[in-house]
Amino acid sequence: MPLQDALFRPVRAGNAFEETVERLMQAIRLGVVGPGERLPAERDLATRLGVSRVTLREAIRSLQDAGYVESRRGRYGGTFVNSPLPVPAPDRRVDPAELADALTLRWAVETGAAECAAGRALGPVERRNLLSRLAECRDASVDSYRRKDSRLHLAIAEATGSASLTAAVADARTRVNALLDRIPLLPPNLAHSNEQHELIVTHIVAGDPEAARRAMAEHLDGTALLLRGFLS
Amino acid sequence: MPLQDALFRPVRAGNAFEETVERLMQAIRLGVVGPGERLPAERDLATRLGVSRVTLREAIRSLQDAGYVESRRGRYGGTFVNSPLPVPAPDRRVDPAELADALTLRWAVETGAAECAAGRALGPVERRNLLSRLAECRDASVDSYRRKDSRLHLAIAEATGSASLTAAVADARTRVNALLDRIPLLPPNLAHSNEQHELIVTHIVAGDPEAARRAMAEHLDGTALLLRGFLS
DNA sequence: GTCCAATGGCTCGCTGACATACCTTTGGAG
DNA sequence: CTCCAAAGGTATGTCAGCGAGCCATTGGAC
Repeated sequence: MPLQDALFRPVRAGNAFEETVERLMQAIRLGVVGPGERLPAERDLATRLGVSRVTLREAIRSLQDAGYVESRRGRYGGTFVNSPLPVPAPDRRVDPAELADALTLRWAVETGAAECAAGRALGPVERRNLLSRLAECRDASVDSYRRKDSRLHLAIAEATGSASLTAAVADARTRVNALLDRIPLLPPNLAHSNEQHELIVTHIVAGDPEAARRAMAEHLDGTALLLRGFLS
Repeated sequence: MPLQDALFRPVRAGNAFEETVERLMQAIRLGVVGPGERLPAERDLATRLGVSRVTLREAIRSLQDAGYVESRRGRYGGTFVNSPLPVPAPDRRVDPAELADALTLRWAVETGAAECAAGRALGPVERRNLLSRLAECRDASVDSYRRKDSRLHLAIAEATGSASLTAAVADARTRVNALLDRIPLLPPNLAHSNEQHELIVTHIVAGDPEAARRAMAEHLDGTALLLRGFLS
């Protein structure tokens, strides 16, 4: 019974160390903490992640070894994201079931988020956030595009006002990004993406839920098609 | 920055014991393992949940103490869900932010799931599953309604073919159900719910994504309104 | 020049959780 | 009637992860 598989799935995705590494990598790969920026202080971050400082430090240590961050001591020190970031060696093997699962999840949560965001009365902060993320995305280089793209999509999720939904979008994107890293990023796709972004944000700030949803669906279908084409 | 709050959320929702109890309760409260039915054997379940048998047994023990299950030894023994189930004492206090957050998440994932399910070519098994859940829901007593309702919604999520999305729907429903337990279940609402269920399933099996989504959105807005009315 | 607050770096004892092995009960197969 | 497979029940040694405290480094405030 597949329903029981979904409910009786593992309670832990790994040990505390591994999950902590995943979280930090997620923040870096999604561009939530960009190159040159500082992570929260260890004591603070450990509390937020619900993990001991020892465990957090082991995780940070492994990110240092992998070249993602550097730590400096002293007041105004901290752990900083490196620039440029190392490019991860992509594994070639893709499980088609994982691909379908990740794309379906992303499709559901992101179209839902877009429609939901468009249906709310946005505050000036949220509106500005959306527009500046959109602009950053338009101006992004090929190197930084995936991060800026993720930031825009996360800003849309944030505009729903639901932290859980934002987290769900972040997780879905992390999974899809891991797959996207295995296919080339072509300038024409990038331009097309930007047009669609523009459309989505326009509909959201205009408060047209149906249109926002449709635009987001089309956008996601585009990259889904690319992924399936390259990986199947 | 609320985005960082979403990403740097706790890596663990509690200790292994607590999370295991939550999972088992989820399966029981959502009716995935109904009254009189048997849970998977301890060794099997412990493996699936990624938890040691000792920890699982502590969790089961606490469910026994709370009156939710009973264990029998010997071949063809096992842990069985009690009938009738004890009714949990509801805490009165509801955090309005939690309410909004849970409802938004559920809205996004469930409308997405409905549309997605309608857009797929359903196999005969999935179709039959949907229809029989629908029938069970229609015939359900007031006592068992919430469970049958959850089963139907989970069947819709299952029909997307995505285990992750199914899990997301289960989690969202668990949170919302915990809130619904604090308000009365009135027969007129119940009848209305059943009409909407009929509509949703019809659109899904007919393969009309837009209509399925709209019907689901309306259905969810209905219970959301009820909740907000009673709890705010 | 001195001090100090904030940061990363380190150590140690304690506890929760785990893996493993074995025991006990039960009901059907033969 | 006997046996045995499958299930729950129990015991033990090991280790990851935690909390708490202290040390080392740094750069600004005074």
